[in-house]
Amino acid sequence: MTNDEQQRRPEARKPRGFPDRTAAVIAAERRLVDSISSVYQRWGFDALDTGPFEYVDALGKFLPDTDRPNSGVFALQDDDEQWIALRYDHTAPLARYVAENWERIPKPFRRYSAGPVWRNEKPGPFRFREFIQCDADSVGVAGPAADAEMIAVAAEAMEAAGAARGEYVIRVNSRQLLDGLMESAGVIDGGQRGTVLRALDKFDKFGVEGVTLLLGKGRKDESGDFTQGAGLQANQIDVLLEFVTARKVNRAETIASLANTVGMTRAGATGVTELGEIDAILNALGLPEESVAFDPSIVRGLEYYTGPVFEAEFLREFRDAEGNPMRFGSVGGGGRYDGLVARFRGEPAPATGFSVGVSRLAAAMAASGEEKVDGPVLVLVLDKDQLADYATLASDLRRAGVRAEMYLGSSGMKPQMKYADRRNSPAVVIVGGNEREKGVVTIKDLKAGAAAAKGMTDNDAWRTERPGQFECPRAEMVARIKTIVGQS
RNA sequence: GCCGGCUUAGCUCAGUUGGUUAGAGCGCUAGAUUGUGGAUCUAGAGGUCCCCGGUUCGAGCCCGGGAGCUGGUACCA
Repeated sequence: MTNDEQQRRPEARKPRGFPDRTAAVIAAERRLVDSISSVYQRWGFDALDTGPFEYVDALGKFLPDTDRPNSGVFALQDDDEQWIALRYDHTAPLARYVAENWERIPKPFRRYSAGPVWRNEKPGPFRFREFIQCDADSVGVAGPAADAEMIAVAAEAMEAAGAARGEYVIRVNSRQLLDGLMESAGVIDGGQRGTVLRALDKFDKFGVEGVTLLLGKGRKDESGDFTQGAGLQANQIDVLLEFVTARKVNRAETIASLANTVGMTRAGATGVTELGEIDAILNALGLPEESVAFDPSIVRGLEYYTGPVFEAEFLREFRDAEGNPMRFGSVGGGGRYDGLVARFRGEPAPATGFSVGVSRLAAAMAASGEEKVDGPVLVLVLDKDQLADYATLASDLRRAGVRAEMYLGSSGMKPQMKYADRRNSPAVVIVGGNEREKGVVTIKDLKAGAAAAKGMTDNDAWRTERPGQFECPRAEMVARIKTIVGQS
């Protein structure tokens, strides 16, 4: 190795926010995508895949900015010099598809989509730059019935993802209510409204105290950095805080309380009526208060929502290998976006949708050990001149549907056992001279063996007792292995 | 983007006022055991002290710049 070659040797590293995904994560992702997709399918949504790239102007406000073309999204210039970008969600591509195929598709148009989306943002724990979303939307239906249905679908999707009743909650709010709120608080300036909404959205994070600061002069964070506030008067802040904390024990009472706060404005009254109708349908669908709550502190992203908005949270506590609880934000969200298709077509096309962030959940499940992946049954190779026989044994297992592999390395028996241990194999098949003579195989149940050996401290006893190990006739091997791996 | 912290073995970290050959635990490899994954014991391998420059007789340690990681915050359509 010359100096020059050493200098050119690349460093083995990968860009942050794009984690390598292990077998356990992939298994969790597949299971979540499958089960959530089948909920969408059952509710009458059709699958649609629009591919990863869109023209940048179709995605939204990201016009080609020659200084920072990649802020927020991953964009590049096609060979015709036009800017294209990886989708950052499934909703914008859907709006483009609907507008492009308007004359050909049935209305209402209902489709679901599952696949990766990309965001060029600062990654963090459970925040990736590539992640999988499972999305369902219906286009062409105005009115709270469609929103209530979306909320019900969201609840069912959460249950399909493994959340029992009480382990998740869908929190619902309305942009109409928030519009009414801005009016009654006297927040008129567009820029200031944005600042106020963002501050309100932080209620769950910073509480009354922090939000008060953000609405007023501003707030200093733990590192000493200062966030400029909205600069509101105390009486304005009071109105806003009263609204945000207006959540009551159930939906009906929350509505009543909100009616008091913002019901006198036109937008507010519309929002109150809307939530009332949604509540009626949720009750008819049998969705209890513990699954769907009305929560005035839910805001969601600012840009395209126009009506009811909602957010799904998994309440179960996941702990990492050290036993520390892992915090991650919402795992899904959605709402009404009546303007998104109209952006392309000029005529109104109301729409509402919901999306689950699968990657975040899958990562938590894998990190908590909840999602485990077994290795294959390993057929040990003790006599090199019997490879054909070992290959047959492994093949017999596979033909019976058991994941199995013949050891292909060059090491002795002990390393083969270690290999099986590392692969998390449920069992190994051992055939040496003794077994061959007697026409039997030795099977070692590695999990039972490990359990049986837990109290053993003496290596001789461990070696002579061989916990979890037994002989059986070759003809019974497949059946015995199937019992061990839990297939019968 | 802004603010803070951190960077020494695969991992977690120690390293004295700036002084010879940079350490520990865990992990890894091998042996004790030629047919057995754990535990125990023994041995071994493993280092660009993040990078570049400066100060100094001498830098893992001091100074300047950069990069990366990480936490907070902002943004998140």
